[in-house]
Amino acid sequence: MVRTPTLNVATVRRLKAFAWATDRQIERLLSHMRLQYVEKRTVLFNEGVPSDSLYLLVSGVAKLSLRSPDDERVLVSLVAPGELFGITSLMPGMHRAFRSEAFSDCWVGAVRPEVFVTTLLDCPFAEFSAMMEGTVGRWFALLYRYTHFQSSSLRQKLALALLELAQKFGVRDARGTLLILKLTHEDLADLVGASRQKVTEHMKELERQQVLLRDRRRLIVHPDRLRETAGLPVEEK
Amino acid sequence: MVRTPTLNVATVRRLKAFAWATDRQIERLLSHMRLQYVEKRTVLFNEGVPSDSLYLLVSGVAKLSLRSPDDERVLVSLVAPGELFGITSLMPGMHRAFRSEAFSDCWVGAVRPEVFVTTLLDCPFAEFSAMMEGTVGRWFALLYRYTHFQSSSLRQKLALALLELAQKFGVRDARGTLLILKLTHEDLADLVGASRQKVTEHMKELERQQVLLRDRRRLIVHPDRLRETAGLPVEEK
DNA sequence: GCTTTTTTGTCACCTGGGTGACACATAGAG
DNA sequence: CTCTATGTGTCACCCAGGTGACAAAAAAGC
Repeated sequence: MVRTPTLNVATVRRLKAFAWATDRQIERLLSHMRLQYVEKRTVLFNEGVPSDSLYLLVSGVAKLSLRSPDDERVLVSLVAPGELFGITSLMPGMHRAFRSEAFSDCWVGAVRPEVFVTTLLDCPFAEFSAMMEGTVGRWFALLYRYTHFQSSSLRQKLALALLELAQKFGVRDARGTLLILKLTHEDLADLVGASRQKVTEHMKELERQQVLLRDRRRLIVHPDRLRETAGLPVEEK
Repeated sequence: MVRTPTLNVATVRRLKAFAWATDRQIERLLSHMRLQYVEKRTVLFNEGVPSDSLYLLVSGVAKLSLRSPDDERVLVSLVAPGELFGITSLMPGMHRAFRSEAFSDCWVGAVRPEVFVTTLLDCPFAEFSAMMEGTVGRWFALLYRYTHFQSSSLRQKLALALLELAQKFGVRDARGTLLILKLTHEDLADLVGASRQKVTEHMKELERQQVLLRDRRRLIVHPDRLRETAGLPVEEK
């Protein structure tokens, strides 16, 4: 049988979690925390599902991963005891970016993000959450792109990078989404970490396949087709 | 001559920045913002320097990059008008992770992070900042690793991944830093996005070079040498 | 202990993407 | 409108790392 660990202020301090918080705050937080045992290989949450809990790893090792286009698992990170994870729950309406599962048997504490924020920081959750989105939200998109790069071919990386650019710099146009910046193939190469020559080759290829077209030195892309060549689920509103 | 843009609530709204904030808050924030013109190719800040300002891109395109081991520039991201950047300044004592320079001529607004937080969120900067570090700080380390992966060889990626593991799971030991988890070569391969076979080869090689050693199925690494093989500056406290 | 399963080590072979080189196109600058 | 600099397109060649296959070694069951 597995012994349930005691979760009190001393334990939390030993884990070095919430080092900045006062004993009172931690006590309050703990009173709202549901402690659960997660057996090795069990999935705690899957990528894509709504994120409504924040987790504290109490013991064991947790694993964050994502599924690549060709259906392989990319191990994004291993979570150590004392770390918080599932932090997409701190941003409004965000879905899980990664799957989380127990890498070894774990004890995990779960709290509602609202409780977490209002207990440790004396400010309304909605405001904090909006702030997070406005500041670190973009970084998340970056992390998303880079983790997906891991297992992708150059063509897929290009598609991924162009998609991100389309979101940031795109304006709707009769022929697709027009990117309002002048990018050379060299810029793109730097962005995806490839050589200029190969980028040229793949861009030609993508033009041929009508995934994008060029008007002078401006790109017009077709997000759905990009998403397809990137190997992403074609959904997303 | 370049015309200075007017920066008022209407402009900010058009940029879709701080959408969640009230007009009053934005006004207050703007009164503390220094607007500056940055000419194409000019460096706004370099990686490694202390970060004491938060920036809002008003017009133009900014670029975030880092220098790879072999001294090439990796383009990490392009920043669009309306985006905040330089957000390491929101975490206590953090240094810039990337270099920022103007990709085209830009107008940039700078604020002190304390002003930013206390104006838009009614809570002390120190607390907010500690909270950020405790929650998103880890994600930053991830982003750091992944952006550095971009231009690295498998050996360097392995070193980088092992360094991160050493920080999270390492305990000091007579022979070096002992990782308190059992990792198979396959786990490592998933982590760096490589094949198991090549990981085995490189791990052998790293053992031979005394960068790490194995005691049963536990790894003992030598962080300084890892840092060296990863091509990182050997400094860091 | 013995057996089964999981990891590790090492091949030989293949391929995506890097490199250098060079012609052609395009765009600013005057 | 010409000149020069900067991008683009396309080679031929090379190499790091992927793949499959299989034996040896460690762990895990029993």
